[in-house]
Amino acid sequence: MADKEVDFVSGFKVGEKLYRAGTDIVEEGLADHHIYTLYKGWACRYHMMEDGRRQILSVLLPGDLIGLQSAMFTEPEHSVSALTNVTLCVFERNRFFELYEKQPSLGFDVTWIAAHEEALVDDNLLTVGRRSAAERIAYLLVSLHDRLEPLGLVVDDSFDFPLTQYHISDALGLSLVHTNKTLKKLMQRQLIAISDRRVRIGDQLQLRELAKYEGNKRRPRPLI
Amino acid sequence: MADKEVDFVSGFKVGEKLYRAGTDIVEEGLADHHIYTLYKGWACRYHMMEDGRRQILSVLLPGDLIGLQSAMFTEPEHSVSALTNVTLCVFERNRFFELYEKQPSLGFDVTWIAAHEEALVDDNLLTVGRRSAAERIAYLLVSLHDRLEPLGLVVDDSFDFPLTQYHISDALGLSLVHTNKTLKKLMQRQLIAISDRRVRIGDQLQLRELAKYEGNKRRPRPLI
DNA sequence: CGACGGATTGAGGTTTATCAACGGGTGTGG
DNA sequence: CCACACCCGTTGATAAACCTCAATCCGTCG
Repeated sequence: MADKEVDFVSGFKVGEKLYRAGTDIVEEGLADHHIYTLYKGWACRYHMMEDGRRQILSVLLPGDLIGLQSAMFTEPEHSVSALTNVTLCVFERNRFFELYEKQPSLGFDVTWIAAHEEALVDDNLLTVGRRSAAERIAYLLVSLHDRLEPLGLVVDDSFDFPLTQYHISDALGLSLVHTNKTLKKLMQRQLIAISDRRVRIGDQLQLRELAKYEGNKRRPRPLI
Repeated sequence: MADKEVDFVSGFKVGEKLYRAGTDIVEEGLADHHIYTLYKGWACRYHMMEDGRRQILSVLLPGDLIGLQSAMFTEPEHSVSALTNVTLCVFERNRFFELYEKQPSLGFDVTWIAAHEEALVDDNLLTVGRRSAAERIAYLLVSLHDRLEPLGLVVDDSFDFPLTQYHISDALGLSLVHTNKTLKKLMQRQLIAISDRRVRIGDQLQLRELAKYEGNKRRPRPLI
């Protein structure tokens, strides 16, 4: 990353912000004049229907951008919730437009990020639409594994896992009870072990095969 | 749109291209050096698993961009199939990067489009994850209605509808048989009528209510 | 005429959801 | 300190939604 770009991004940054686990960072329909970068912790984008049904759209990990949609539209169409205590880098939304003028290459990177986010949601849609319950869970864990690994957050096939079963079911379009029972079967088969907010993958190969995981598409990532 | 921008986009355009219904415009894994704009006709983005399961990720209508992901990544991670005969405007992918340098406002618009596309997929994910079969079908038709209307393609509550039941099931994560039976019930309830590759919505209010449709978020659209 | 894509239908089975209840841990107020 | 509420996980029973298999029908096209 060129110095000029680093300078620009730094000047762009307004500060940092903390949120506690369980609180909302972005609320659907509430205009927000900031854009965030998830510096530390986990979050998730979700949408809630009036009758209470909830769908988690994607899980956000360190390095991910929060609020791109709100930046482009007048108000966000989904909420973002902190899954753990979280620290964010805050940027001025209004100055976002400058970025395209003054640092076109960064503008390009932002588009790249948007396309990347969409690809993630595409994958989730495939999972929810066409995989069985066991496959969905396997897929979720494997894909998280592969996103966490380059961040150095996987040690010895295991990683922190702040999602409750309630979150898992809402991410995968399953009921809570069925999620629980399916999880249990996977644990009995020794494919995974979950305890204490931590996952250990017992058998990478089998789990990937079960998941029908295709994701070896490593994409070089622009830093912003 | 400023004249300069129009000029730029025009200079950028390489030509037009036709595809016949049923053919693939973009194939997953096959690098493509072009970006397209869907000028006329319908298409869909889809992903196919090795065992034949297919998920349609989104339906593309006139004005939509095709190949943004392939432009950002080295190869596309989904295919695009023409649902009708289709005419495309073709742009040079290599010159795509120029756009950010020379017309930053257009770069911004491209990001906007990417965010918009993602919002569409978000909606589909919610639908597939949390709506019942009947709700999914209702949602699909209502959302298509609202996307077609501003294009002037809705007349008297009815519009062309090139999707087969096979497509519907793959878009909604349902089996073909169940799709058929659910469709029939909706037709018997007079909520919709489908015949001859055309849909007529019999009762907008009831259909929207069934769909739990929330989408009155009209977004002003940049032209590119 | 036969082949094929698309729609349709019935039967039967599997997956997944819903309901209801319980257990363990944690925090909080009395 | 205890009682209570609450969150999270667990479990069994039952019901509903959805899937698969198998067949048929119709229209189009070669």
